[in-house]
Amino acid sequence: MLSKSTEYAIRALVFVQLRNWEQKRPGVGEIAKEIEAPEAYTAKILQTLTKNKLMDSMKGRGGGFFFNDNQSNLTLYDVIHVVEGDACFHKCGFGLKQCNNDNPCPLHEQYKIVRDGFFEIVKTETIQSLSEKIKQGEAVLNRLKK
Amino acid sequence: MLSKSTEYAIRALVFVQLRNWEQKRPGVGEIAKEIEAPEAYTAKILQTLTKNKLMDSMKGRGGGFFFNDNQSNLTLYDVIHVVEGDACFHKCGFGLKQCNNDNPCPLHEQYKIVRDGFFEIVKTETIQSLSEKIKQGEAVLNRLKK
DNA sequence: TTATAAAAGGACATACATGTCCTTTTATAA
DNA sequence: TTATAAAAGGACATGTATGTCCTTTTATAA
Ligand code: FES
Ligand code: FES
Repeated sequence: MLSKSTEYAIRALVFVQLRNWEQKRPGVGEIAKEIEAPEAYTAKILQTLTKNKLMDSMKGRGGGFFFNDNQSNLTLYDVIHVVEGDACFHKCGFGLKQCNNDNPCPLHEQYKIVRDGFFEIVKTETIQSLSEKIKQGEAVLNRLKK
Repeated sequence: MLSKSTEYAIRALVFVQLRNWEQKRPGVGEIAKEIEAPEAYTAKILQTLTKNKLMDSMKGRGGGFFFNDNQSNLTLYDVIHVVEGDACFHKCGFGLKQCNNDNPCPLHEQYKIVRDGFFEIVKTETIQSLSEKIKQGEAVLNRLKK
């Protein structure tokens, strides 16, 4: 399961992408409201994302968050990697110090399938692919009443 | 990903089963060493397990932990449920308040497959099935040098 | 040029998971 | 019956994730 911070990060990035497609650059307040996260905490997470170049920001009047062209294919894996690390894609599901094909724990064969399946998802899906589904009305960003 | 406490719990139960098959009832010290966990913390987890009837224990000289016949098909799900709850089998992978088939988040279709796959594993595999693999030498309980 | 609006950054606060220590209870062996 | 060994239980300690608040920096509009 992803950490709360990672979930906030992914939803924030998706919202920024949606607004960018409307030629807008949302600020912390607007983003926090839309992703249903505390504003100050959201600010911290956004800082992590810009510091790691997953998106850009402008300070000052009229500033906000946005993607430039280099960032237009950002996998969920990239986000997870920056926010919580990638331990969950390597860890032994049974809690052994390392996962090892040649000296497996009793869950290894089954667990590996699930773990690799999740890895495949986050390496395939991008902020842009998720945003596209929302734009098309095939999925939702939040559970706010409209 | 399972919590550390849940991992300890599962490994502890497996070790107790293995020792029970040898007509032994291990104590906290022996269990903690075998599962590579802190002894006092292991004691707490074992208390949770016995309080919830996942296994039995005897106090006093010659005491220790063991299964009685009612407990001989203990799914991993039962253990997870008692130790960390079952939120992870219901949660939205994108962080929405509830997962909902009819109003899905953009990860829903793919995530559900992985989440349900893991659920299937933990509902199918039992402490006894894992122990059996270790007994047969097909898998290991720990990474201690022998 | 100055006031303002916005992100960045640092310090602090809270909650929960993990881990430790000491006392109490209880079953058995001597 | 008493001493001992073992689990149970309560209180406390530490670490990490989550969350808050206030100050600093910086870009723009007036
Ligand atoms: S060794 Fe446990 S999952 Fe690979
Ligand atoms: S709504 Fe997000 S996983 Fe089902």
